[in-house]
Amino acid sequence: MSMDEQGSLRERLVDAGVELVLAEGSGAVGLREIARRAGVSHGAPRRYFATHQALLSAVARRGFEELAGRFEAAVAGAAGPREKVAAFARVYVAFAGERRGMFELMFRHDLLNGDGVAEGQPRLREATRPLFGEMARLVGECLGEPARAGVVTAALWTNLHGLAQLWGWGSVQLMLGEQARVDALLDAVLDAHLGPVAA
Amino acid sequence: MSMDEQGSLRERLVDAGVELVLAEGSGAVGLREIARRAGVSHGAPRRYFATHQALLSAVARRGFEELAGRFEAAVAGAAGPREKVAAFARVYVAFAGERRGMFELMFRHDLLNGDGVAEGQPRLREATRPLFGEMARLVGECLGEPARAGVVTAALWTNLHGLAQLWGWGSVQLMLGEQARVDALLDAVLDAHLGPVAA
DNA sequence: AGGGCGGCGTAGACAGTGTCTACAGGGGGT
DNA sequence: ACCCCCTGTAGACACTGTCTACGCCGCCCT
Repeated sequence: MSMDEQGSLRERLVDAGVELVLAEGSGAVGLREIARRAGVSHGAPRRYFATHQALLSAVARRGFEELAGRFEAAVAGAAGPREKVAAFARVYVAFAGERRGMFELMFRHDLLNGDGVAEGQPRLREATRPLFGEMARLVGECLGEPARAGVVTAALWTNLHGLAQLWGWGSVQLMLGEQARVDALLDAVLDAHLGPVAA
Repeated sequence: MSMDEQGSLRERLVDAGVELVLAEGSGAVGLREIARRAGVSHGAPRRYFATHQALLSAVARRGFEELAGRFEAAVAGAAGPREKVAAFARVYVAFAGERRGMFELMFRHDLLNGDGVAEGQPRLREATRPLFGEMARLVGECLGEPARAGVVTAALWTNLHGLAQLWGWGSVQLMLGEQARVDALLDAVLDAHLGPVAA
């Protein structure tokens, strides 16, 4: 269990997968292609990942980690709870826009429904749970009535997810016209779920 | 250009694809597997579909047609504009729940970004456009102010899409607990975008 | 009726994939 | 010094989507 100066091959494989999915999209992350980019033979990944899904899960986990980091930074830099939630929302759709391939991979449940990674790690499906909890807390502060925080947060969360996805595909632009602005839509979403800002 | 009593092979291939995606999920719709189910050799589909993507697009189009039919029936059976929009919404998440594999396929843009079907057909990406227009009209009636109908409809649409997707994967249940009810969440979504029912 | 012909489906080849298995090389511990 | 285990290599296997060459059958034309 020694790490050479290049980092263990396990990490290098995940690195290569991340690079690949960022550069070429979620359809290009083949097992052999990752191995090629990491400079090893196609059988090498099998020492560390039992299956292709497991490797992809590790790649997707990196995506969730980056997303969580962005959330943390954005929330820390915002003033009130309402602004924090807004920052949260902006980070979500910005991430989906910038890291399109990674975002796709992160929600391709058919590709990563295995446990995905070594025994100690939490299951990938639960990676966003603490984020949801944090957001529910903030939403509760915004609403005043914490009883409804759960459903409102879920409604807002699903809205952000759908907006990020459909916007990234250009479907919203197709419906609203090319001059549509995502910021305006995002504000409308926030107002709908949290009430207008003046409230 | 004669059709035997079994229907042309083109249709039989799409039928087989639909059956397959409904029965086995969106990951099982291989070109050869479809051909196998249709009882022809693996090269036969190539006469009618230039590529695998084209065949999948035709399969997905069937999904959009069924969805449009469900919309039509539900909207026709509802009373006021608000009830019509609610019926619309219920149909969307119900479809995603019942026809999970088809729903996945319909939004796997990487699998079906080709034109997909013969020359006369409209592009698949625009299949939902008339539905959006119809919904925007209804939303305008609900709101009174038709100026905001576009953004509100887009916000609601994306919310339905995200809810359908995340609910179908069980992500919402993971966040809210297993006793969460999708109907309650759906009502909250409608209230958020259209205002409470009493208004 | 007989002869071509054109469309339809078959069958094989090809490159590529994920998974599995057998094997070589090297370092550390006894 | 020896042995063993760990790590990575290399080949096989079944499978995929695409492409090409080839038969077959029914139709139209003379």
